[in-house]
Parts: sequence; C-alpha cells; structure tokens
Amino acid sequence: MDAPTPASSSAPALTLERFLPYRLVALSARTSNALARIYAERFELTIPQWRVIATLGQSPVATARDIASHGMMHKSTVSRAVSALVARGLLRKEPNAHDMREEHLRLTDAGRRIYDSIVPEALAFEARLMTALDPQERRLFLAMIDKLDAQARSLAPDMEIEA
Amino acid sequence: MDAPTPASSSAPALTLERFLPYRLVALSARTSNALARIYAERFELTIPQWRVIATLGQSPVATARDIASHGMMHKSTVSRAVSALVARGLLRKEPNAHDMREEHLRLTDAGRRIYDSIVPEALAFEARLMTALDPQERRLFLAMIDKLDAQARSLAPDMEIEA
DNA sequence: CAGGATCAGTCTCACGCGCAACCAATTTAT
DNA sequence: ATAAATTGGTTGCGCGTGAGACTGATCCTG
Repeated sequence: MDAPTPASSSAPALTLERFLPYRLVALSARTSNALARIYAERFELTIPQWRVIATLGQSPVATARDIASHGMMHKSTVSRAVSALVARGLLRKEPNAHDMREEHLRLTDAGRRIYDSIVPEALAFEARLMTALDPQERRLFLAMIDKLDAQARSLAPDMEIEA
Repeated sequence: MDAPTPASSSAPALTLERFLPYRLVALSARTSNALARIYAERFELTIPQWRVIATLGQSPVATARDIASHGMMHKSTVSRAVSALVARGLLRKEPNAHDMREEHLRLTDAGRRIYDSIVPEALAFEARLMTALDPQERRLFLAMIDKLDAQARSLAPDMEIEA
C-alpha cells in the first residue's frame, strides 16, 4: 500500500490506522489467531469448542444458555460445539430434574485434562503478550478496556453480540 | 451464569473475564457489531465491502492485494467484495498498463458519495465510544494497542491474519 | 532468450455460521 | 384448569468465508 494519499473528498479524514474499531479488530484478530494455534492445531478444538471448555473449566456446571451468553456465541453455535464435545467424550450432559428443558453440562475427566493442558499455555501466551506493557500499564489497559466495553454496551444496548 | 466457582482443578486459574485475549475479542466484537449497523443496515454493505471502500476512500487507487493486506482479509474475500461493488457501480477496475496481472481499483462517484456518507457517522461513533476515556487516556490506550500489536506480531510472525 | 519461479486475481469446494422455524417443558394469565 | 406465551435447546437452510487449485502475466536466472 502506498503512503496514505489524501482522498479527493470533502469528508473529514478517516484514517484506518488511527480508527479505534479498526485497531481493536486488528489486535484482537492477531492475538486470537495466535492463541487459536494452541487449541486448534494441538487439541483439535474449534473456537466455539474451546470457549465451551474454557467456560466449564471456570464454572464446573452450566447450561448451554449460560455458556452462550458468557462466550458471546449464538445458541446454535453452542449447541453444535457441545454435541461435538460430547461425542468426543470431553463433556457430559446431565438432565436437570427441576427443569427438564435445560441440561447441565460438565467436563468429563478427559475434558478437564485437556483444559488443564491448555490453561498454562494460554496464560503463558498472555504473559508473553503482556511483556509489551509494564505492570502499571497492564492495570491501566484492562481498566480502560472495561470502560470502553461498558460504553459500547450502552451505545448498542439491545444487541446480542456474536464474536 | 453463576458466580465463578473455583474449578476442581490443579491448573492455575484462567478467569476469562480477566484474560486479555478474551477481553479484546469481546470489546472488538461489540464495537464492530455496533459499527456494522451503520454500513450494513443503512447502506447494504457487508464487512469486507466496507473495508474495501474504507481503504479506497483513504488511498484512492489500490490493487486487490493492497486492500487485502491493509484490511486483513483473504484475497478471495477481497475479490468477491470487489466484484459485488463493481456490480453495484461503486467501484471501477482499471487495467494497469505496466503490469497486466493487477488491476487498479478506484471508487466511482457513487462509491465516494457512500464513503462520504459513512465517514462522519463512523467518526461520530468512535467519538461517542471514546467519551469513556479522557483525552490523555485515549492517547495512552492507542499507544498501548500499538505496543501489544507489535508484540503479537513478533509472537506469531509468519501468520497471515484473517479477521 | 528460454524455462522455471513468483505473483495477481478468480473460482470451486467444503464448512461453519447466523437465522429462524421448530419441539418440548414450563410459566403466566384468564 | 387450560390456553397462550415464554424459555432451553436442536435442526434445516442459505450464505459468506477461507483454503487452495488454477490461469494468465511478469520476473528472474542461466
């Protein structure tokens, strides 16, 4: 790409390189792709599958609906990821006697082993990424993400997000 | 979702809410979706189409390859977006006499009008989002994104990214 | 100045996704 | 009590995508 030639336009300049949504997408795509290598190539997990496992690793029992909202996924995406994981023996469905519509999901031992294998690598990756910032910056950065996320929610309140 | 129950696991804790890649994806998805409403619903543009237009709004002439790398898209994605935009009369292909392999792409007047309509709205959206941060924080935040992006590149150097 | 590597862009294929219709269980209203 | 509305989850469908093969053009190297 050439140097950004000013467009023959009357509109105020929109320079993607300085446009926040663009920067966010770029950074998030880069880190996600790098991280995906861990669980995709080495553990044969898709992104939704990893999100299901990550959620259940953190909260041992959850319904598909919980997982969908927590992982910002469509419920059909979760449903398919769950089916695949159950078929692989990494997840178990347990009927909920109090509400037969929902099913409680739980990692099997094999599922937890995979989770336990991925977590240290994911944390190590995060740590390597974070070396770009000093400790104070890290706190600041996460705090600012929180603020921006809250603001984004308030700007599009009714939106059910998909990643 | 319930309160994060500690998992019965020996692995170090991975709490998604505090995991940087997760936070980045969440924020980036939220802002992208909100922004997409502008150009998707009101101008009937897909995300790749908007990226093509945004790039050409900024650098009036570019090849498909330029646009792909600039917008972090696969070349086939760009190819299809370009075809659709040409069909709609928003883009023009011009053969390059010096290299018959590539084609120079340029917005038509209609294309530029759409670009000029979207830009102020996109900038207004960014501004509204940015109100969550004070001016100094904004500079800091963008600088930290740059640092993290550079670090992410160095951690996965050979990776050709897709958003 | 040939022949092989490289490059721009298109096209086919298979797949994963979001959507929306759907089913079954449960809650609410009448 | 019963019908209507709501909710959790699944499934069929259509579409857009990424991977990668392929075509034609250009460049490199001997």
